[in-house]
Amino acid sequence: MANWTIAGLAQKVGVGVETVRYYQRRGLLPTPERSQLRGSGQRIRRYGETDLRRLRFIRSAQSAGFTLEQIGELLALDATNDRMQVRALTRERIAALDARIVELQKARAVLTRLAEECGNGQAGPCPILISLETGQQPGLST
Amino acid sequence: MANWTIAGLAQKVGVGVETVRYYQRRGLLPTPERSQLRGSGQRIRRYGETDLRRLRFIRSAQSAGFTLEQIGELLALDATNDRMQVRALTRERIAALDARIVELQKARAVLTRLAEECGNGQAGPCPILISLETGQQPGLST
DNA sequence: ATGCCGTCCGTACCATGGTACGGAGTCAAG
DNA sequence: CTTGACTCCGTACCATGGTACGGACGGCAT
Repeated sequence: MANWTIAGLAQKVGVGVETVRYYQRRGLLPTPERSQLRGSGQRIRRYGETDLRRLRFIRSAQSAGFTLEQIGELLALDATNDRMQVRALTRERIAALDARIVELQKARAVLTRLAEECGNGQAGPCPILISLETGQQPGLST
Repeated sequence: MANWTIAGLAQKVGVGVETVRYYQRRGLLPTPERSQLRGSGQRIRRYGETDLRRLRFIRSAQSAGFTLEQIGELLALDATNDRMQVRALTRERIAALDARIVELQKARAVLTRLAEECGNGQAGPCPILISLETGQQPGLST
């Protein structure tokens, strides 16, 4: 239990070894001490439950649309008592998610219409340009 | 009507001039001929309604999560009678949108819970790591 | 003791979607 | 006929989130 190599850790979360190392470089994951069992020096890092949790957290927060930089802030805040700040960041992100969800739903409706119009009538090209002309702006975050 | 400079066109759609030029380079927008009125040579390009529609289409499709490369395909298909292909791409994208929407909704629920847990009890840090531990993978598209 | 696989590390490279910059030409107003 | 704003063009640079590469070393199996 709780004593993986970097590859084991990465595999548990479904990312690549290089990705874990990248997060370490970004300061999102600690680089554990090389366990130097004296007598027969072992020079490989070992990872435990807290590393796993942290890594999972990063992926989870990414799926919520936080950037790695914001995730770094959250992790810093986790050691802190600044509930205000945490709630502020969270509310901000929820608002952004709501906006993005609405946008994706609109986009979905547009595509559905296109698929229908493309299905009716068998002659000529689908009215792609016409169907998708909605004047939307692309999402700026997530 | 329908006789803008590049800046006018860009402004109509809310993008920068450089962005329009970037799309031209990518082959998503045509680079109109420099209108060379003979007698007094004018060497500036002019844009019309079809350029505007095309540009709006690009932004719209981006908001639906198509990459610029895929948008290029769609535009190529627009000149074509290949309704099958159009419907295939569209259905694919709708499925991806559905997946992404679900993912964002999950993320939203998680964040909402975090905000609540962070609101209750005034001592100590918010349980950020714990609250967001859901094992999600980040979205791979859109 | 010899491979071979995995770790560790720095550095380089990648895709995506732009943004910035510098120089030259053009156009309309003053 | 000069000034200032804008166009055109190529090339360079940027942020984000990785991925790849090569060399040195560790550890285990044969």
